[in-house]
Amino acid sequence: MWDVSFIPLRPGSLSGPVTERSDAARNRERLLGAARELIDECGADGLTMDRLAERAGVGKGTVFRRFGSRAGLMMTLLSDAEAEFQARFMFGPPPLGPGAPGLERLIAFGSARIAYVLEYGELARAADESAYNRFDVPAAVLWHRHIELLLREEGMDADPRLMAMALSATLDPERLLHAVRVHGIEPERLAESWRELVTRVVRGA
Amino acid sequence: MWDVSFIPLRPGSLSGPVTERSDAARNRERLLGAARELIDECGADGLTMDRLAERAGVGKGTVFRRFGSRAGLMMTLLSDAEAEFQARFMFGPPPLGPGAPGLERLIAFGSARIAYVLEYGELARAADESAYNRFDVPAAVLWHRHIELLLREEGMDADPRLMAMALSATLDPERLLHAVRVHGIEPERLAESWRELVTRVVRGA
DNA sequence: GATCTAAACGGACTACGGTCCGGATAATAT
DNA sequence: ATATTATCCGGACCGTAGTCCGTTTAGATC
Repeated sequence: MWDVSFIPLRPGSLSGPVTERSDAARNRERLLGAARELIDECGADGLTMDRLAERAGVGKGTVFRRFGSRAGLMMTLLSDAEAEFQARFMFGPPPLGPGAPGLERLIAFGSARIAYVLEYGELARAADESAYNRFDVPAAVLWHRHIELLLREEGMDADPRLMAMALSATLDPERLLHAVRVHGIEPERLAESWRELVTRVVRGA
Repeated sequence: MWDVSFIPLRPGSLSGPVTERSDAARNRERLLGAARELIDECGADGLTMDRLAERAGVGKGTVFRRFGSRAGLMMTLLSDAEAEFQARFMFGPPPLGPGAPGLERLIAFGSARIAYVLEYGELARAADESAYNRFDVPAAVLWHRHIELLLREEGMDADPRLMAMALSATLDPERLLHAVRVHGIEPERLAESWRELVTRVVRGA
């Protein structure tokens, strides 16, 4: 269902039948194209499922069969950027990727995440609007685990899982966007504050 | 509009005309009663504005004129508990209220807030479902300022406002409820983790 | 008590996300 | 080519939050 995961799923890799009917594939491409157009024109919040269906020239049912929900559509639209981000912090060069000390990687992770949210913020927020299990989406679980891993690496003695949860909360797209857009806080100050936060949390260990 | 604030507003104290028409007052009471009934019967998520209007025997427009939105209704329903909570951490006995060191008050604040969320969780979540300005509601601003104040009192040298924002994020009702209800984490562990977190943040100053 | 007016009322209406199912069609077997 | 079938398609339909505006009424004035 969710096209955002550790490594992006191509149709047929895991879910469902190995082949996709040609009309289905054609409609998926049409829908993704139309969605990008609409977001360019009206912003992510201006994209409604009805307008998307109309623009793509398909029925509304088709939209939902393809993406499951509005949030699912947004996740699909994010999946490329998301996969790239994941690759950077898991396999890329230090300090974000492996090779640097845990604390430095944590600091870099926060900065990168803040930049990511500021770039894809509207989409990320729309993708999070799912009622429940917003925190159990594969990508969110992966960030959480990553933070937890780095905390353990730094010898965190308090419950690393809950500490990672607390730190994750700080990077919530909705909060970050709100701080920047409503309160006019500069992104660099957010990154700086994150640095202070994780440094204290780790040092206190 | 919002009935949740520092000290609860009684009709006529600030907003609008000093007196409320008798039919308006009668309908407000009817609506609040019906809302509590419905929540008892169906849970907060089972309360819809249509059913509420029907149960209270008023038109739907009346519901929205009175409370502005579903979230506004939920806030009104929470306002008593909220006012009591506010009174406790601002004027009550230590360690939650004034008289204890900042760090102890911070720790107590987290515990109290966690208990509060677990008790009124559904309502709190429903009250937060407002699209925007969820973080600028008077009650949220007050918690934020309170945390910021305590951080300053402890000599926080990094930006106290942003640190308070980060700590607030940790206490978000949706996250706390999710941790408890979905992942089965015991509330005591949440409080313990909060204690670790704020201790490190303050000590690192 | 009659009059007046600002406030409140009610419910039809819109926009939206999401569901459902009878009909169409692409792939496959014959 | 034809038949079969699993999959897909479309758009009518539903429940919900929120808006609008013509009508009613409480309460003040005379």
